[in-house]
Amino acid sequence: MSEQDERTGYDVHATEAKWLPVWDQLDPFRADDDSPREKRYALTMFPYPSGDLHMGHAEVTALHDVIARYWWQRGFEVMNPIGWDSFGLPAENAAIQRNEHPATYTYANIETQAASFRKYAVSFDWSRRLHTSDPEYYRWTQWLFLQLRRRGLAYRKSSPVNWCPHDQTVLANEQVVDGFCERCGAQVTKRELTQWYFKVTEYAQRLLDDMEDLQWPERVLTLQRNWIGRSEGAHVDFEVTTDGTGETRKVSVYTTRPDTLFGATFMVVAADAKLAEEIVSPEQRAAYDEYLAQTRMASDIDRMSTDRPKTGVFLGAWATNPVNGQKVPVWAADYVLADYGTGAIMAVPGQDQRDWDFATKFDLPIVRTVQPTEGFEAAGGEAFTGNGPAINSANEAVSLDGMGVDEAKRVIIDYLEEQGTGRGAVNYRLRDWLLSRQRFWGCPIPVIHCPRCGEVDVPEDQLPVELPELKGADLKPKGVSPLAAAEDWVNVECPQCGGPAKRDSDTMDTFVDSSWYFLRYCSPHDQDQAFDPALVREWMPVDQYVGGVEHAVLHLLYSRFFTKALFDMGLVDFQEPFTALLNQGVVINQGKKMSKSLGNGVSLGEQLSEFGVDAVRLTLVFAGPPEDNIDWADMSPAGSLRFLQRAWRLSGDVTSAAGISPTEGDVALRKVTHRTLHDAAELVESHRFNVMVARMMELVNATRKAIDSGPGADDAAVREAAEAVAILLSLVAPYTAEEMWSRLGHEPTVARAGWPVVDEALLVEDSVTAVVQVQGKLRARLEVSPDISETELEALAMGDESVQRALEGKQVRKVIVRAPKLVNIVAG
RNA sequence: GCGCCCGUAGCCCAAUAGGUAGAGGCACCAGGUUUAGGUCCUGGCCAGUGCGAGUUCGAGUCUCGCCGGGCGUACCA
Repeated sequence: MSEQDERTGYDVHATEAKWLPVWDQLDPFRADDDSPREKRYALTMFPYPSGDLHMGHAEVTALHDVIARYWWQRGFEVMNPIGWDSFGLPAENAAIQRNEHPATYTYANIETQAASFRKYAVSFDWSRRLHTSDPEYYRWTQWLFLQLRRRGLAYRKSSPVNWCPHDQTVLANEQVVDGFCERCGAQVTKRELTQWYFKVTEYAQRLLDDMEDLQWPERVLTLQRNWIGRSEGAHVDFEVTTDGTGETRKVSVYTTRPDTLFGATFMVVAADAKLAEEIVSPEQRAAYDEYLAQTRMASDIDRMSTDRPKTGVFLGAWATNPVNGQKVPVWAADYVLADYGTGAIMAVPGQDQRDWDFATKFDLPIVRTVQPTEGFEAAGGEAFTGNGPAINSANEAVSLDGMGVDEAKRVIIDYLEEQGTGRGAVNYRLRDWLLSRQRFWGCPIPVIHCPRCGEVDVPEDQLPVELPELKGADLKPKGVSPLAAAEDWVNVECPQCGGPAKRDSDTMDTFVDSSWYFLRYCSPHDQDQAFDPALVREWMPVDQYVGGVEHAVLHLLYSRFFTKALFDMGLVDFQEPFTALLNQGVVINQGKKMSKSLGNGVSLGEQLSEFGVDAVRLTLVFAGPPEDNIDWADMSPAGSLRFLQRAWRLSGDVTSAAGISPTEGDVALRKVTHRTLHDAAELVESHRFNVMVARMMELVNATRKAIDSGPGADDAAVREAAEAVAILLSLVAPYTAEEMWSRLGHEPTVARAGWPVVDEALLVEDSVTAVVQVQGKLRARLEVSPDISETELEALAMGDESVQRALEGKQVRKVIVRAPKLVNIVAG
């Protein structure tokens, strides 16, 4: 016992040691599939097993646990599962360093974190625990991959991909941040490789449309919308001829401004697109090759700087504008992207600033097709991107002149469709999900490559394809992936023809593992299927998902894609996995993100041993709105501990017997208790946990006062209040709550005691304060009945002495009455 | 550059449909309890809501423009 504890009598660490084994015995949070109660699914993003838990884990689970524990108290059957996202690179790198198997590091960390979660007293259902690196789990990841492949949603193609030279693996677009590897920070380069993809793009529109019904932060929805990047426009076909070859071919461009087609004075093809290579003239080839080499050398960083001058090279080819027959030059440039739209654009310098810059640099013609606003050019305006009447936009068959942008778009698309030279089109920024990884510690791709039969699925009865036992140096990438080098493993018989064949030696992106774990939780021990459809129907979709905003586009988009694909297969009966989402903020210190280099890290373990689990949890919940960042330097866990001690002392002061009827108790205190219970419920449901804690503190203060200078410790209302405090506290500070509950003469566990029934009669106020304003200035306060009528209140206000004084010599012009709270008199 | 969010006491934060700016806490000060410090109890100090306009009987809340901070995005045609 520390000194402080001796004085207060409350020993947090002894309390922790006392109740942990009791709870283990009671197992109060095991979700019963057969329960008749209404079911709720509370999910927190499962952790990656690197080291022990840190402040971030402490925050997200403390917040999430308020909701889960509240639901239990409200009588729901709650599923709040926990597992580990346990494949991934850090384990592999650690294994290479320590010359051991990645599983050693992974499962040791999992045990450490599990023990910490247990002590941290999160209301997890431990019976559903899963690890994505267990063969029992990844067997079904592989099975799902095969289902997607069967529906054409998983396919292999060759294309230039993001390659991380440090991690020696490809990356998804989503994992490249500003040209650097999201994981290790190395500069990402491009490589032409044949890789597996999931066809996310096929779901682009549905992923967009179904966001309507999600109770998600607007921020996340916006991020996903931008990521999907839908735009409307048209494909326009140009005939392209190449000098010196006599060859002619059709080239389509995508544009969102088909109305400006008459102003297309040149065409630009992405320098690294195959098309550029194909149409360049013999004469220009050398110049093009040099430009391409130059482009490839420029890093993504250089390419992304905003005010970089335009570069490009003439391809020696000419395109015919389908609406005016004009022959315009075709250039290659790096400001056009090979993998967006068709990799080629029609350039309209009059209406697009990038094209304007390019045109002025290379002295290409500029034709305006939208009349700029008055004074635009005088003010130095270049490309005019605003709305205005079309000009210079007519041929013998069609004229856009005079039309606004929207009308002109419609008319020109109709015309192009009639002529067969173009069509309206929708385009997305979203690309397919590249899921192959050239690393070891991941889920093997269950496909066999046979020289005779091609890509052959591993038969379902041979799943899982387990990882071979490699460790240490075997895992180092040596040009080929570690699996490709494992000869015994990679060489197999073709399941179709029996001939010699090779396993696919890549593993899956770990985001595949986490795209369906929420389904597995519903039947985590099922040996015969990925998930039990009946149980999934019981529990899914997730009612409340809590996690970091860093997954706004990766994990959340992929999980939505998986769910929709499974819906289309008839395997689930809902299209969105997560009904509501809460993004907690980040725990920072002294205004900055915690980091080793800054030396401002705060150790969760140290905080827990200094202040105890409950005080740390309370501090995190009370700090502010859950989505705000918490600066630990501004927090006072010592203050939280003092509050817990105050609450705890109430339980020792109560002298009435357990079970006593509260109806005879002090009405004033009873009103505070019932009002607090009523409001606390609303506050938890609207995620204003910090305010809920403040209300709880008020109740503790009121109860203290009732004991010391009110009706006294034996009053029934005091017991009622103390018990309410224990139940409210059970959402945030489970140990203190349990100890209080016990001292109040009850059996564990308070976590399942149930939310007290709120007596509506006690929520009614006898009187309220009405304010009277004259000219908006406060002149009087009146104690009135809450159901006073407007006329009554007005009369009362007008009769008030200080109001009369304020009105002296003035004419009352208007009286605004909002019974029972306010009267505002306008006079003059 | 573009888009979104946020600016309330020394600090963290409250303020249901626009209606008394302050619920809760931290820090600080005073009194009581205490051998003393701390704890505990009681009380107190502290802003007119970043700045400027507008709408309104009434604006922290709505609108516009600045200033400051944060997040996202980056040649997507």
